[in-house]
Amino acid sequence: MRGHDRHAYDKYAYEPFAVTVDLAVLTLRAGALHVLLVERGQEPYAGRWALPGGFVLPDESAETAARRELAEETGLKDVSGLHLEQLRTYSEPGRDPRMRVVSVAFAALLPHAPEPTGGGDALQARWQPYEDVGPLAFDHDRILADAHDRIGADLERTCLATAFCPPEFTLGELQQVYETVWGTGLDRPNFRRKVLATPGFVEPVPGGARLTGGRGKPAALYRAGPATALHPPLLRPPREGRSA
Amino acid sequence: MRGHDRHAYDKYAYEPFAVTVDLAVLTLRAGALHVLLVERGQEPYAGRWALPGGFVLPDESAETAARRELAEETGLKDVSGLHLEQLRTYSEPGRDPRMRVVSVAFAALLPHAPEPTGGGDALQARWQPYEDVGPLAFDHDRILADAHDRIGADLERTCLATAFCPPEFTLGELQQVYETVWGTGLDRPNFRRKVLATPGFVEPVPGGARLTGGRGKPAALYRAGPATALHPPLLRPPREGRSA
DNA sequence: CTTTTTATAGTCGTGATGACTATAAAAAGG
DNA sequence: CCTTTTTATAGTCATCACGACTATAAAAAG
Repeated sequence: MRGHDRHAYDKYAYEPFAVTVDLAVLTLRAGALHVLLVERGQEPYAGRWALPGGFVLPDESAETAARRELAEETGLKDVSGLHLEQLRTYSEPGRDPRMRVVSVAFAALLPHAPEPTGGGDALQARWQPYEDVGPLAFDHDRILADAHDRIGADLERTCLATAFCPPEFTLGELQQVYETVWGTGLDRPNFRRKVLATPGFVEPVPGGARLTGGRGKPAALYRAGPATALHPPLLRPPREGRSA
Repeated sequence: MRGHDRHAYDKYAYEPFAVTVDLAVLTLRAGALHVLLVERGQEPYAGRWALPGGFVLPDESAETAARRELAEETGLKDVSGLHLEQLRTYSEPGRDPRMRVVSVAFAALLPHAPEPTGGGDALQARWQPYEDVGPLAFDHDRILADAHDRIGADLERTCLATAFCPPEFTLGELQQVYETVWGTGLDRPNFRRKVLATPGFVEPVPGGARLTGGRGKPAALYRAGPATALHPPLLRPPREGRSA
């Protein structure tokens, strides 16, 4: 042991850290995965795009701060039902050139994407296709990649996919969530069989089928069911590269 | 937006936070899961057991701090090869009664458990069976439960189990890892078939079988293979309760 | 030398899954 | 109005993974 108690926090005995949250806000627009980005107005990285985020206030937990930022950035009235997941914390000493900043990263999933409010001191805010995201400020490329990995893995084992869907959705829409996030195609009859065989994943809407929208046969509508986990998991097709 | 730039960190414009790491150090002793605990010597929670941990120093990342604490608490010379996994960050405003502390929690896995060095300002340090862990200081019960959940889930999809084993081990020892962490029994032939069918999970040691140790037929020795993920996963037997 | 204990090999049936075909019900386009 | 296109849904079939189980081998214990 060294000369300090492991849990005796002498205030300012050590250099204090700023604590922030960063949000990877994901949604589906026109069948493609999109990310909410803001353009920075100040140095460092002025003019570069970054993930939205901000300080954790003195009376907030990181989760509370993340939900507040999410509401501010998206302009949504009610974000209480949205899926918000803590990813991990980024604490490399050099990640912000000005001072020591520890950032707790979150992934948020939206069913439908309203245009971001933008404004404030950020120059602008917008949805950007995931594939087109260029180099971001700070270590936000890494955070975004980690978010994508996590969501993709969660789709296999949880009912998370419905968080990307509106309250009522077709199985085709649900399948598009999987295909878009994983970047693979799935066999439609097999996907259907698997989803319906998982108790509590989805449940049919009492009377309806959607007519006016699509071109083909109208699809039945479903709602998210009470289940949260998928047993057994819905595994994505194995990559061609060896698993080792 | 409110009256501050999301990423303009005016030093001390906001109340700074202390940042610590907490470690859930797990090992197997005599076929039971054990946790490394320290007894607190000071208020608050004086006399209560807690997870080891400590401050993140100004030039450290949380991972670096966690590895340093792990070396200090276990007395191990080389912790560079040990599995250390960031769990999540705990930031509830009231979790430390004295001041605002944000703690990044890690899970660490040890193959063999040396007696902890103890000493310092903690009254003592020791390995405690996971089942016997009483109420811990702060929110450490929650952290420990989260660590257990995470490790159990990781065993299904990764080659993590070998991190609990010495460099050379038998399939029986590997199976004990699964059974101990999951708290279930597994069929030995089936476990063997599954492990050996996963390419890169384990590979046989060139010439050997272990003789002197056990009572029955000597078992072949294996090493950890190059694989990190299990495809398909090694699922734990489903709980009797409904999956919904 | 028998019993006990553990490791390892193999069998069998069931269920999940991938690949595929077929049919139904709508819009689109002549 | 009829054909084509498009999407949803139903069903088939073979393979494979897995749980449950039996059998054999090789050591220690008595």
